[in-house]
Amino acid sequence: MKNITLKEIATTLGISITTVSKALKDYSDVSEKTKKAVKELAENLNYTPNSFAVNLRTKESKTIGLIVPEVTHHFFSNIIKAIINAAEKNGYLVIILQSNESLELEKKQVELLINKRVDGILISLSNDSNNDSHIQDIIKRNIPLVMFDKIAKLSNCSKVVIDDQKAGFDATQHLIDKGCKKIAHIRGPLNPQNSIDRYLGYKKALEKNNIPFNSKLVYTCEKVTFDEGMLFTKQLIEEHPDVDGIFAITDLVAVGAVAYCNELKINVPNDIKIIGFSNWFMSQVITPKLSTVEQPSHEMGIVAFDLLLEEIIHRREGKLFTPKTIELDTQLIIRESS
Amino acid sequence: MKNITLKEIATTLGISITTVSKALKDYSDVSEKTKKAVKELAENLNYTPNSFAVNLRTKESKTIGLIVPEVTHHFFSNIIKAIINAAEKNGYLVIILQSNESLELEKKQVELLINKRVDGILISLSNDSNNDSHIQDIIKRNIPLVMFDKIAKLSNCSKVVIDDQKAGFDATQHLIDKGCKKIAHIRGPLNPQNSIDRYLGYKKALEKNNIPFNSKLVYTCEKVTFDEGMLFTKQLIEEHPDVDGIFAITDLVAVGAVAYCNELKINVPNDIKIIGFSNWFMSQVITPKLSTVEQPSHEMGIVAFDLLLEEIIHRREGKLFTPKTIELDTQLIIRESS
DNA sequence: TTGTAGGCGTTATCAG
DNA sequence: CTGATAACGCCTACAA
Repeated sequence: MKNITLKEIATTLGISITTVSKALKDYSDVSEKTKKAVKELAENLNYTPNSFAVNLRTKESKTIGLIVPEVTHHFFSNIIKAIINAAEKNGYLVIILQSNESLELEKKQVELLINKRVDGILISLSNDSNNDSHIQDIIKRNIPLVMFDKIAKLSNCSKVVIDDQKAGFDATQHLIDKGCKKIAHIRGPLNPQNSIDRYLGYKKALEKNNIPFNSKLVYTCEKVTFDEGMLFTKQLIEEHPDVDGIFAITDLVAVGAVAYCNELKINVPNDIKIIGFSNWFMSQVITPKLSTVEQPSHEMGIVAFDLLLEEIIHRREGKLFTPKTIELDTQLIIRESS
Repeated sequence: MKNITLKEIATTLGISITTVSKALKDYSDVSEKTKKAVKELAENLNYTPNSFAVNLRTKESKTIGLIVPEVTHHFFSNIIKAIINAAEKNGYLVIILQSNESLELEKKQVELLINKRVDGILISLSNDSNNDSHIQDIIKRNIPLVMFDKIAKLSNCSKVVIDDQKAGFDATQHLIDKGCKKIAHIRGPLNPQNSIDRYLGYKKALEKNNIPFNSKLVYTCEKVTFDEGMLFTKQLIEEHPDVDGIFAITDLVAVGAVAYCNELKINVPNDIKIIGFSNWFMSQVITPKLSTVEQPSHEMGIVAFDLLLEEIIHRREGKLFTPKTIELDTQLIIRESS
């Protein structure tokens, strides 16, 4: 099957390419008669404009890039889903790339997207991303950019986040309200802002309730995995048998903690109360069901895309655009583990 | 930051665009001296070719499209991950779209990808896809196409699958080996090939072991969800209290079955043995841990991409390409639920 | 109301 | 070894 071009329509109709082009776009200066003829033929021949040519002409590809640390994480796959849908509704397609939590890869992906000349970029940073020269690159080139969830505070671009500190505070406060006196925190890596903030929220809650902070009770994940959840819970129980509460950086880790307790017949929540973060699907199907913090992934995806679109449109119209930061609400979900 | 073009390099160096273009591509008929000068300047100016122009010229976008029913399902997000990585290694980017299990949406997505002129399409069909006019569309236009996992047997394109019938047989045989006498099957929708095949495998295993097949013991999911897993298990236990084994179309449904049994204090595996399909991550963190069938998602993604690439290359070189079907091995994973 | 001409940035052909 | 020229397919001032 051959690809139809404006030229072919023009020649078979015996008119000029220009007129065909205009007719298809309903320009007012084309007669109804020719419009009708052109549209009919285009329809019959199954004409679709060659997007390569359109891209070159308009300098737009109607494509955006999306970089996440890890496609398979429930939180991110939910966001991806929301973004793809929002984009499609607005006539955009989405190229997805993953950094695998590696700064080096992340830089490469950014470069790929820049070279691809996408109309905008959505990114959630890897845990490794302490250096943001690649982010500056995007900004310098005037490519619309929105960061979400895992952001760099100082970058001059739009951001969509939750209040991780407040959420961490709420989770810890909940454990305290339930009677916990000695609460451990399995935190995320040292670098990412959200792992810092959740940690700070944890600390603040202890402080506010006059519970002494003990840095020995804070365990730091490197990979933020199920296995680390199990491992640190083992360590923590061996080193501090009287711990009665655990706040984990994310559900995957919390589920590891629950699994370890189940294995050792340590009763959750009676002996130890556990709360996670993110409300992954699996947290409601394990026993006991995991208490957690709901992160609005769907909404985050939509808001991030909307912000990006706003910037794309502003830029296209030559207006200046001031980056915005939008903070979304989180919510405690109390189930059986606390 | 302005975008650098060949023209600018040419004028600042006082040579022709042609020479610059050739120099950058290491054509043998350019002197080392000019090559060096050109490359240095290009490097300094941060030149990257305008992909829109390259696309137009070469009629290739180095981009492929990927359509899955549901991004958030563990099996698919694993495949997506594998495909993105394989594609990137080979210089391709991936546009991802989801059909949400709707044929109508699937057709629209296919159209979007065709209009985008991607170099190839990877697709896993929605449960609704009984009609394949959109697939024929892809084939008619000579766009390289590979179907994976959820395929249409009759379509004339490459395919990557597992032997669902054998896997269904193995799962059922396992339950029989463990002593089950009355085994129910919670199957998938009537239309998709893999749900048909798993069902046939179930039937065959019963037959081979002289267990009478009873159509009343087969429950059919519409949405293939956790909730349906719970619901059908409830029904099935009420209607057939002596059922001692359940083979579920997928882990999500099996996890629902386990959850219902847990709720009713029905002991799994003592009272009822349950086996799922796909080996989702969650199946190893629930209690009891779920027995299941490992589907090689990572490998499937890689093989699917490789097949697509092979077809792209063949086509580009004008050779003819005969579609292939590759069947991947599955593996029983026996845990605590059976 | 219709058409001509030029250009988007690159690559390929062919002549010098 | 280098460069002029055309072409990819579309869009848009500007003429007619």
